[in-house]
Amino acid sequence: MGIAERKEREKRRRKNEIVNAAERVFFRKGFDLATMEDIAEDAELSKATLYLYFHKKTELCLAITVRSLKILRHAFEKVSQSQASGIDKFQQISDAYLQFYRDHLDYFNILANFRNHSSNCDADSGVIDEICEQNDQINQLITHIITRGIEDRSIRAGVNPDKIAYALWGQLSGLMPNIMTSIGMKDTVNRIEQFNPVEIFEYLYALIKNSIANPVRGADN
Amino acid sequence: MGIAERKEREKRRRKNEIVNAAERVFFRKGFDLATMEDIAEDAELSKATLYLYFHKKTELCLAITVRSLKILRHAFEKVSQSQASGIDKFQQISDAYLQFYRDHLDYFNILANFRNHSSNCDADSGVIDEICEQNDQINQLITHIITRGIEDRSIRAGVNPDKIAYALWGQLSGLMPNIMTSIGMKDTVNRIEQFNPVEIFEYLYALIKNSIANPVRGADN
Amino acid sequence: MGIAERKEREKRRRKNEIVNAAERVFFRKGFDLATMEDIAEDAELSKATLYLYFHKKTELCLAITVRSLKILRHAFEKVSQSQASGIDKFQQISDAYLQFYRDHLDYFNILANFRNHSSNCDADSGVIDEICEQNDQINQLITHIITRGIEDRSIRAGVNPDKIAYALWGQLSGLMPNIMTSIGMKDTVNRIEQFNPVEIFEYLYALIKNSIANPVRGADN
Amino acid sequence: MGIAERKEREKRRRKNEIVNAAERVFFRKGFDLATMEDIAEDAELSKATLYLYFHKKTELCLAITVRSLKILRHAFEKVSQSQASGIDKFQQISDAYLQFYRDHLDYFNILANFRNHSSNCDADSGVIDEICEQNDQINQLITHIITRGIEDRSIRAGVNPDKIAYALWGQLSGLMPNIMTSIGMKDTVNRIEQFNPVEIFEYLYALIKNSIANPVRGADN
DNA sequence: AATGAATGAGGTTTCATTCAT
DNA sequence: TATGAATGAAACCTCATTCAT
Repeated sequence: MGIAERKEREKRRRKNEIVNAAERVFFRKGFDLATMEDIAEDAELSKATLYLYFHKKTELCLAITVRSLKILRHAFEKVSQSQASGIDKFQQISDAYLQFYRDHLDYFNILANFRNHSSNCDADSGVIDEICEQNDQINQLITHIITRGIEDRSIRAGVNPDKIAYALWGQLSGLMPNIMTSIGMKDTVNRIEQFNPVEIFEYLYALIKNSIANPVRGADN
Repeated sequence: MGIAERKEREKRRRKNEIVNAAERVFFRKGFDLATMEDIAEDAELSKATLYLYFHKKTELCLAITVRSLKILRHAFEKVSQSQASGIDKFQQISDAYLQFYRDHLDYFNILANFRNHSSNCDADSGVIDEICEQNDQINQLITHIITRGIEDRSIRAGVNPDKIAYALWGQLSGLMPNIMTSIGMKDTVNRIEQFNPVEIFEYLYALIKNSIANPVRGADN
Repeated sequence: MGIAERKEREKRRRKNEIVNAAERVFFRKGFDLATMEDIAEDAELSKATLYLYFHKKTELCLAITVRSLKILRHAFEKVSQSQASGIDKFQQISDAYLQFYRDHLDYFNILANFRNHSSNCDADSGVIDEICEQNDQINQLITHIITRGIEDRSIRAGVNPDKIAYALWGQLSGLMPNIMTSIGMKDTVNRIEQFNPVEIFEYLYALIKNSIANPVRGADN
Repeated sequence: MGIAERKEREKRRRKNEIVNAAERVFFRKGFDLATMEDIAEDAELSKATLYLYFHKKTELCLAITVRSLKILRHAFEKVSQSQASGIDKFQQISDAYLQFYRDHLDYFNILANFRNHSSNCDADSGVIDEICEQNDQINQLITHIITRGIEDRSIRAGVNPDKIAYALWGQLSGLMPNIMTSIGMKDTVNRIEQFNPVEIFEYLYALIKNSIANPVRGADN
């Protein structure tokens, strides 16, 4: 069966190369302005060949979303494996997310626009499953961190780990882009000039942290 | 100059009717599947006439976004004018937003997808300005509520009203859609089934409220 | 009836102003690229008003053609009234035409493209009649000149004045533009660089003149 | 490389088929009234496919102009290769042109309207080059005929072949249409009814021929 | 008479996607 | 597997022309 394996391996590599090309093009021109033609050219393949590997333009976008989620998940995993207390890990999650925003703005944006593409995608297209998989794992990671935080008493006992995980993760992926959009709008009132998205984000996050931290251990504020 | 006024009024009405038609079509078929032809038919106008009032399909979408923001702003204004304490108004803002989500899901979704359309729109198209205007007013409303909350001592003195306003508003418009998306994904782990977006949203909101409430007055927690 | 007269006068003036505007625009942008909007703006009228005076864009073009023909006719009339011999007048006609080409290139071009517009014009639209009128008068002028030439023996007796008139006039208005077009094409063989339309035209004209001149009187050749 | 050749051949055939369709439609409805949709239907292709081969409606028109020129050139080539004397070939050129007018009125008209379409065409569209090529070859053919005529003494030595070629060719393509137009006008003076374009054309041509023929050999008239 | 608004019509362009080979 | 060609579908855009006031 060595041949079948090689075939499989090559197929995966080709698929990967196509996503690489799509990434370069999307990051350069944006999803809407990028054409399959552009991607085909960058991949040095014909347009039709792309369709052998991805049935829709949207799927290509989601393939990048998967990469995006993987990067984040790896970062969160590192946090999860550290020796810090639960509440500190909570803080580190926030930091990791901001780091992701700073280091991988393109991936960050792809993630922010995920909603628009997921709908237009064949339900049976593996990619969606992969995204769910990553999403779920991230949720579990956060849930786990909160649970451990309760166990090590750095987080209040009453906190619901599942809810927090969802809320946090939804927030991570939804809040920042929106703050950015909002701030991006030219404000008539210039008093806001002094803020940047990261600042706002950190501020809100501190509030939440404050609420879930165990006061016995003395959270900041 | 009564004639000019009447003309102006009729022009605005016509524009409004077109947005009505666009709304019906977008809400029925979704933005991508809706064609300008569809909208023209619904408005009982020719396609060319549409372009007389809106230069791009995107602009029509943004016109609906403006309506969406206005609905929200009106709801928030009502909250702002109530006699409640600042911290209660904070709660009411949250409630109003959820109400908006429940009563106007179509508008809610238009708002959630705003980012995708704003980019593809002529900068000088007026609509963008209107959106900024509404956005700014909402921010000011929230800022004002927080400021009053500090004055009436229902909110802690250290809270930064501007930051909170931004954070909250960014959260409102970004968090919910994301939670929904996240929850919408078929979870491999079915333990999460029990949640719905509203629940998660309220949970997170309570945490933030808890952090900004003045403990002297006795916040929950 | 003074009022009706004034009305009539004003109508004619307005019509004239519109043709002035059309002329400016056509001469600046060319017929196809010029829009009724452009002309209306230049005339400081509304598009709809233009249509009160001219039922078609084409009619505007033909109105300018009439002017063009009038200019030419005046030039030819001057020739006709001179004291020269018939064969010299023949030469002067040629010269006058070339002068028209040099002094009024815009009118010249309008004339050259006349064919394209005449077809698309309501048959009952006065303008066509005016054009025929001018065209006929020019033909008569030339016929008259040839006839006089035969009488004064400067032109051979066998020449058919009517045919010559037609041929000449058809040539005047058709040949030059075509020579220009032909010469305008980038020739692979550069031996032709040395010619210009006028030169070619004069050459051909001399040949014809030579053929109709009375050899008794001693034509060149 | 047989495959590439076949592809190339098929591409040319397809292009040709499209021009065939365009021809049928243009000749049936006229250029302005013909729509790209019409042509696509006639060619049993989609509109988009048309644009794959021809970037503008105008280009299609020019492609037919090329055919028109080729037909004329072939006729002129036959004349050029005959054993007749130069001056007789000159006559035959005239005859061939009139034959073209009678046999291919549609092509004749396309040629007459060439100027209107050439302007609105991308400079890099190849078609223009083809037209120039044909035009140039026709000029060379006529030049060659005149030159031979001088050599065989049937044409006067002083005649300038290049000038004559340009003049003649310009005349051929410009004069006839104009005579037709002029005659087409309903004349107030009915004495002209008796002429037809061909007659006029032949008359003028005889005059020119008379001027260039070598008198030694005995020109007519 | 004058005009702002409307519109029918079609050219132009661009793509995602499919098909035949 | 790979691809060149084809295509359906619309957005986009522009105009001459007409209509209602």
